[in-house]
Amino acid sequence: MPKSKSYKLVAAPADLPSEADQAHRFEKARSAQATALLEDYAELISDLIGTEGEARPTDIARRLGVSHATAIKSIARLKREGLATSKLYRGVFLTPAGEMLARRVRARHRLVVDLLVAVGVSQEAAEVDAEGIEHHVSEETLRAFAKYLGRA
Amino acid sequence: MPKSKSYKLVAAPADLPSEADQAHRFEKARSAQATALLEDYAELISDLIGTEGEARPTDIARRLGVSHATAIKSIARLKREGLATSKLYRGVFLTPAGEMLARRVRARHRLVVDLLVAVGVSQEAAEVDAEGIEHHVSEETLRAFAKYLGRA
DNA sequence: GCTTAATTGTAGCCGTGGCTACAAACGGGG
DNA sequence: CCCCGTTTGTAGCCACGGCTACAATTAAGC
Repeated sequence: MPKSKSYKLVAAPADLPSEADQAHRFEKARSAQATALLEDYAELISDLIGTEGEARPTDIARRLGVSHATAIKSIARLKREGLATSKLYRGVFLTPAGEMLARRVRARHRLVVDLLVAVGVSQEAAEVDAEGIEHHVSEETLRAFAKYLGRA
Repeated sequence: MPKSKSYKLVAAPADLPSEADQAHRFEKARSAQATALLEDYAELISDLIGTEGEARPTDIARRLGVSHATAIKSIARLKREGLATSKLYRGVFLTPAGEMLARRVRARHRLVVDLLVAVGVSQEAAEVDAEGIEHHVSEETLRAFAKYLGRA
């Protein structure tokens, strides 16, 4: 079946992007989603240590809105990935890699919130939406946000 | 013009949002993610029918970058949710509900891309990032985007 | 009309991230 | 010092969304 497929740089309602391009976009979104959970945990653990002095599984679970069992399983994944450490019945700590990730995520989160506010979104809605959006913002987009906000 | 709000670049915030607020944000993000796949399928099926005249499982799979088996399983979920219909060895079609969803998603997608471009992101990066971002943009944020773009 | 390639569908596996239920360890109060 | 509530951890369930392998059906070529 011959397809007269013309690829255009500018999105046009009547035509779709090439199969390869479109597949690539979806793959990017899926891989971003795969790391989203790790990013959320890293940032939260870092925040808790910073404000409470320690990050305990039950606090993590309450803040994420999940059961403590779920939190503990996810923390196990963080440990597998080399982002966190913990000993039995002690709190959770971040490895240097985990701490770096947390800083990156926190900075990105703030940029996203601030950009949303800058274009007219309320602070509250910005905080809520940013929680989902931030994981899908590429480096290039992040730079554009910073530049737009005058923090280039 | 940049806000004179001062940032400790990467430090943990002085205080965190309340446990309830924070949990609520994460729950929102999780529920948005749960519908993301349905939204992507609905939009793609609608696009394929519009441009090719039909939506076949293998085309859907290729465009999403997944195996045809995965696509078929997801289409089954769409059918369970009342968004699509299909008969054995025939193409896939959207129910009225599915078509409405597709329209909403398509409009939202465009708005997100256009806003990203408006704040300085390249068209290419905007298209890629929007694929992940769009599912987390609330109605309020959407309205803010439209207003910002002068399409209020 | 038959054979064959492509498409469609089914079965079954895996990891993730939810959950509940139960067990083990810790830590305070009596 | 011991008991009990809280915290932490484990076990096992489920749905989802990937995958491969195989079966069934359709459609195309000769």
